[in-house]
Amino acid sequence: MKDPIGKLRADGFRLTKIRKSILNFLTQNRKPVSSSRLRAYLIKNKISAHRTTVYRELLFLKKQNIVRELRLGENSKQYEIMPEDDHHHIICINCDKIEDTELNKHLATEEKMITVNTKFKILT
Amino acid sequence: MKDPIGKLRADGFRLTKIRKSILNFLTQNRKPVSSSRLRAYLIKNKISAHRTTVYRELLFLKKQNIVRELRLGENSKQYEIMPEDDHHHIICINCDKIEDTELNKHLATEEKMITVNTKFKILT
DNA sequence: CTGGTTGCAAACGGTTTGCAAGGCA
DNA sequence: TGCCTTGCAAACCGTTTGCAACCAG
Repeated sequence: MKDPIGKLRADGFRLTKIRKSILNFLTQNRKPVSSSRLRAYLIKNKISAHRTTVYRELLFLKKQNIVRELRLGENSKQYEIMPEDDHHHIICINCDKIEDTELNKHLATEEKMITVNTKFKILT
Repeated sequence: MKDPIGKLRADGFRLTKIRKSILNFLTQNRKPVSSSRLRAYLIKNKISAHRTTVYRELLFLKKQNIVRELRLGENSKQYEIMPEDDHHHIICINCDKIEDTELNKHLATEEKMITVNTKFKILT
């Protein structure tokens, strides 16, 4: 997502302290985060936000196509800024640790063959 | 998993009607299923089992390394017989439809490079 | 001023737990 | 008979919803 702030302003939505902090965090930290982790970050930065508000804000940003929602083996949903490039994560299905990864040409090719017109998770 | 029934018997666990039906279903239908879908199958086959019992049974089979638990974008956990081969699924992250897939050599090789000593999900 | 945004309380849905009753080996 | 297994009720936990108060533009 290139310019979330601009998009929201253009569409007549407000830029509250909470919203700006959330966008700030998500554009910085590019790994998927849960609602509660995100809230923990806000609180640590002296931004008080109710649980419900964080949930609702993430839902809102998802509706605006600014973030996307993932379910990666954890009990809770996770969110990340909508990636523009086709970047990938690898997730350990034991400890759920997430890492970015550079994929080499072979996998990229393979993936194109599998992916017809939608995106897939590939699960071992 | 080769012989779940034999393993359980050897370990001194009981083979109740519910347990046998669940194992039967899971070894037949190799795609991941949720607890509630599994229970629906049992009921359709005249096997009455409480919700709690199905949850507990799946937990039990997981502890015995007979099934594994997955979280594939749905709200509920899903379970499948522990696969022996390195078979794969592709999951549409829009509709959550699951399909098996034969992977060609390139991806298999690539995967080995990424997978050091544990298994990974690869997420687009 | 005013409609988008927030906090609070309560509801919700999937899952887990405690405990007494049931049933395989 | 003994211990694994089951059902029921209630707790749990992440998430959602209704509603009144709040505040950015």
